[in-house]
Amino acid sequence: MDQNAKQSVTSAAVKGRPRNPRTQQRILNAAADLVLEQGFKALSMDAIAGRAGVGRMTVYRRWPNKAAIVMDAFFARMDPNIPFRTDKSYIDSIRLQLRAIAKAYRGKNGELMRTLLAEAQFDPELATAIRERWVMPRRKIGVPYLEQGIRDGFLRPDLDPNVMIDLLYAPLYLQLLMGTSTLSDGYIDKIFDHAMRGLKRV
Amino acid sequence: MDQNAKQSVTSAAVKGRPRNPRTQQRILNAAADLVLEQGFKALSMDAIAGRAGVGRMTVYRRWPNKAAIVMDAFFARMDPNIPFRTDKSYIDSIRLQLRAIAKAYRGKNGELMRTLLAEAQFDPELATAIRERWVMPRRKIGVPYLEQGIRDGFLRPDLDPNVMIDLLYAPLYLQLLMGTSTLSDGYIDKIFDHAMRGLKRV
DNA sequence: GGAATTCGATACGGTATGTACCGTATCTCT
DNA sequence: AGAGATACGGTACATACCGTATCGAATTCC
Repeated sequence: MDQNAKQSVTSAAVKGRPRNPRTQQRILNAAADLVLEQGFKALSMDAIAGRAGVGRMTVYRRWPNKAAIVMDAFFARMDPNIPFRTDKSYIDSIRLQLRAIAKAYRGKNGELMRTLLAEAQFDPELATAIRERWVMPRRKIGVPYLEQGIRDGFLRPDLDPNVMIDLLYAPLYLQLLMGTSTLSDGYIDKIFDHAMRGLKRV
Repeated sequence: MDQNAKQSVTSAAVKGRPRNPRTQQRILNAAADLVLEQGFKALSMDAIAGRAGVGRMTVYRRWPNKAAIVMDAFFARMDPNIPFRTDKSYIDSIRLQLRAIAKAYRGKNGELMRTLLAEAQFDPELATAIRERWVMPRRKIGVPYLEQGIRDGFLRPDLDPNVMIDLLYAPLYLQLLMGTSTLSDGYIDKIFDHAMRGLKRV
């Protein structure tokens, strides 16, 4: 967000009083804290401003609504790069990638993603933002990696990489949204093994 | 819901004026219509009552909030029984079951389920209701059916039925919540084939 | 010094919530 | 027939949050 970034890339040529550089982070921290303490329903622009020690207009000047704030707060916390490890076998590198995502979602980041996905069902712009800023960048890395695995003979040659990603990652999100369980490594391994070996008896 | 059902099972022994038997359905229809027309965010108890031609207190007397109404509206529309067909091969009966669910979710029922799942992230009671009234009853049918398939030699003997269900159905819900695609039969078949045959080259 | 912008603060109108009544209607029990 | 209980549509009320507007002060560029 932060659509008012009038700063030129080359130099700082803006007229008026500059924004306090710490305000951004103060607001994001306040929003994240409040969501995790009391849930998104109890979150209000008022409470965010109060917790951040900031006027309400200062918040509205930078974000259009609370969902956009939580979105940015998620990215401020979540490490966007969970790479495939190359020190293991190809197949195991996928398993470890799944485990890494699950581990990240097990804590507060999972709680934020849960909130964002839910709110996105009522907010098309947020849905688009999640797709463009989170889902698509991840696919852009995953698809070529799976295609490489196909070329190298680790995966079946007739598979669709995007469908593979759906199959492997969807249970993780389903557990996040509907699950009673805790996204344990054991669960992830089960999903992974079932998917890799296939369900049908050969 | 309808927690005030004071009616005895054997006979109608209640004192005061009985509830109008049509009001229930009028409210459910009004709520479903409004959600599908304008979305859950724009839905209000006031609007529901107005559309149903009913006082607002009449709504509050029967449901605690709008999510509970939409929940009941979903069940009033959705046929809870999508059985496994026995006129096909065992493996194909699973594929057809997946397709049937996808077909149901392709239209208005999917819209309602999407709304319910989203709101459930902010409402623990609704989350419990979805699990107990929708997810669990369905698992109770699916698990034994898959166990039978294992016994009959159609499925790998070392699989966990609950994990299989996650693997097969999670992509469907993920598409419902995050998807750009339309839950087409083609997509379902791809998920199904990938899961059945497995991803790893043998 | 003047214009522009940010800052914290406050006021405002609009909307939805949940509760409390009101007068009326309809049923059961005595 | 009468009393008690409950449902009905309607309205009023206090509360909360939203999004916008405006204020005076502060800070920066030209």
